[in-house]
Amino acid sequence: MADPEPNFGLLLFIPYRHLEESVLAAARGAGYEMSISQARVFQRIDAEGSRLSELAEAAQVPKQTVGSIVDQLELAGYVRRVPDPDDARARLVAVADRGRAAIESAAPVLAEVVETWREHLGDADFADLRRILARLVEITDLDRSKVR
Amino acid sequence: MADPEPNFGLLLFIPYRHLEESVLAAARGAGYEMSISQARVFQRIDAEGSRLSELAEAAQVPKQTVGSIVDQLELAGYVRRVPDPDDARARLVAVADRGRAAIESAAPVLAEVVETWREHLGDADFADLRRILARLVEITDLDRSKVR
DNA sequence: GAAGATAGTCCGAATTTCGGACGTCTGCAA
DNA sequence: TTGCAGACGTCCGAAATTCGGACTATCTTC
Repeated sequence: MADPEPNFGLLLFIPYRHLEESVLAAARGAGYEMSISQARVFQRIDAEGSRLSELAEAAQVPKQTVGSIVDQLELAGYVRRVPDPDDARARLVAVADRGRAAIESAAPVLAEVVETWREHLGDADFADLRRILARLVEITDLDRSKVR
Repeated sequence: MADPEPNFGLLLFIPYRHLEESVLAAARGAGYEMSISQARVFQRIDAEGSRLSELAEAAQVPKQTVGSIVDQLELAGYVRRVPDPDDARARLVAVADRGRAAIESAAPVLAEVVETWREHLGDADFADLRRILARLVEITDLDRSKVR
């Protein structure tokens, strides 16, 4: 850490945290309680379902930890564990109905925050930001298979 | 959370995490052990020292938690608590020698990672990214007084 | 079909987080 | 000046989180 002036780390983290907090607050306001750790795992779940170990690797957290978090998410009804058709050892963590409802409840706030960003930055910079970040993720994502 | 395709949250978080992990690994390799929570507080400490409550607000974490983390950082010799000349109730958390040494030990890796980014993105996009993020922080930083 | 790797889980201990309640000190108001 | 609301940080203790070790089931390979 450290890099006096414009600390690149914080430059990325501050907006992230802002967005995360807004979205989480919206979900909570709508009755969908969820902790930060839960949210960080939840947001990585693929539309077709993700394996526990994929989530663990992507989030850089041990399998046991993700397992425990998924337990909580499952208990709360946000996700479901379904057998993986390709591998009997594995199970896919999939977003359940209540999880989708939670996402939908927060969607307007998410859109609103992002819209605020677009207004503040202007269309050009906003589009650039998105594009450049997408390129940056190409080389910083540990679990590239998912993003590409 | 959620926003199918290019999830803005992850777009910001993935590179952040990558940088954080690289820097932390470098520090550890040089003998400066530090947990993620510790690092997240540590990186917010101002050059002139920061108050506990400032750190707490900036990092969006209760004072007690930051207090406990600062205890650890202090015990490890990374920071020092000094009286705040302006307010006898407060104390300033300042980076200590060993903390500066830790920063220096990781600096080359930090520079290297950022340089990798610059090479991958190209000078123009790299500069744009930095500039745009700096503008974004203007409206997403909860503790604006610090950054501006 | 035996050996080795991989998916996920169970167990339990260490660590971390943080609400509540306090003691101290400041700064404003009367 | 004195009084007092409010801000600064700390102590205490309970709850939650994290995650190493060890294990079973299953897949892969030779």
